Amino acid sequence: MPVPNVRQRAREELERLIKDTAGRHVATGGAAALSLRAVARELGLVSSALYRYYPSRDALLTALIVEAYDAVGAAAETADDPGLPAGHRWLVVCRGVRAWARAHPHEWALVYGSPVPGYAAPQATIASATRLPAVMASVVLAATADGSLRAPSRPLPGPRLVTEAVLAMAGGAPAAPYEDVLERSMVLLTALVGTVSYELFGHTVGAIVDHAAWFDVAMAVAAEGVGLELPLG
Amino acid sequence: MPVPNVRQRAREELERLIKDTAGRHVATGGAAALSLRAVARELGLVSSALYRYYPSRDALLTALIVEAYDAVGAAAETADDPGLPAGHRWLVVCRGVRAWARAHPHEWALVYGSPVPGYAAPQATIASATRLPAVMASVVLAATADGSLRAPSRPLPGPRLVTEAVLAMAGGAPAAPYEDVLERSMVLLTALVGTVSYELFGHTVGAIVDHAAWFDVAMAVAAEGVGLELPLG
DNA sequence: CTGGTGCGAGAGCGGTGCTCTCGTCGAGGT
DNA sequence: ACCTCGACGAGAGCACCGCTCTCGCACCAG
Repeated sequence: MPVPNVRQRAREELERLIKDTAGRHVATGGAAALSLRAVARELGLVSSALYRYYPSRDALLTALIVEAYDAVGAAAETADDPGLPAGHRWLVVCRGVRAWARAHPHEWALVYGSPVPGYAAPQATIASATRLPAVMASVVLAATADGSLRAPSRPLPGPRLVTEAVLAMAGGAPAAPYEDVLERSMVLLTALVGTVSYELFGHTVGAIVDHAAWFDVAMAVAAEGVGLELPLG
Repeated sequence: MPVPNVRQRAREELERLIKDTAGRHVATGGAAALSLRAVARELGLVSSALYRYYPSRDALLTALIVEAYDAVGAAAETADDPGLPAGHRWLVVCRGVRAWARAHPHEWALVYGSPVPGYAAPQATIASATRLPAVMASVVLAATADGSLRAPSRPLPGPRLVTEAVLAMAGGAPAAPYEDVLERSMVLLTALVGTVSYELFGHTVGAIVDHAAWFDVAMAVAAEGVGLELPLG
């Protein structure tokens, strides 16, 4: 039979419908504006019915968080163009992420803003959360492979600072002269999300006149420290 | 008379008491855990009485936000030591800010996390919010004054990207070879708050093993792009 | 055909922010 | 010294929230 379990299909359908409706509410008013009762009302349901599908408001929010992580990861992946030089690649990735964030500010806040009160990221989110770091690693590794990454003028002293998991994702410890490239390139990530958040959360109002141009500059300046040369102007 | 208006003094006293109590609640459970009723209960008042002092929950939250801005600014100022070389100065400032943030994570989220739903920073906050940027500017200007700031290898093309207000705070347009120092040094700021938030909001779990050491590295790498040399190791 | 179960409705609990009204009490002006 | 007026806290109440529990209905599997 082409319909092995009609019940389950209907369930998944409604589950997705609830998530989509909740997503639209969050996109409009932010996480604080997500109300199970309002979602239920819009769906012609009573609030208690939603608990058949999501055990709590936080569970629904978590589903939206995973979706947002995936969306920003996807934005980075589609913006990326492996044919470009590494510096150019990273700039277009950064621009892609910023564009997505500006189009979906509340979803951005969901993942990179203050975490919800007692929230601890469940295992399920890490796969989606690592898509953006994976793009970054891919760009940096390409730059080390073709030698376009400038070697650090001052190699970092001391032991490794990243976990085995990061080392594994990078395919083992980098060779000279790039031994510290993993530690350094984390800065690309923090500069990207930090700069986007800084702008999105309103900390640049009254200080920056051309946000798009300044964003490019910020990415270029940050990348300079890790040895990646971004195109300017 | 030393007591010109007893009424007003009592009012200010209670106003401060309310704010302090609310601050303790936020410090414990975050902004979402701030409940006017709970504050009133703890003070032996009924909830409606609080509205004599703060017109809304958001107003109370705004008062706490201003306080938090001031606290992080004060942390930066006390950590600063104008006698040190500029690179060293900025590192200790960064460490001071990070230490404050780790001691007051919810207050940090209040100012640098996702802004509250419809919140627009009132004028009253900007004086407090600019204390940290002012410290940064002081360090960078010192570095340009004594020439310890490395001149940019690739000067930024195009027009100014910062507002007149920033220009005024820096005491006018910087002279060669530091014409673009204001645009570049904004990266110090975004790297600082971005890195602290990245760690505080849990995005480094599973990726970084020694957060304190990595923070120093991140600050050094970011500063390298603006021409400031931070001590390592 | 029948039994079980997944489902939605409804009532309800304790909590929230906020408003309005109503005594009271004290400080300031006469 | 008195009186008035305004600030104040209490209390009730409104509309909303997340979440729980119970109860019928309907549908699917056996």
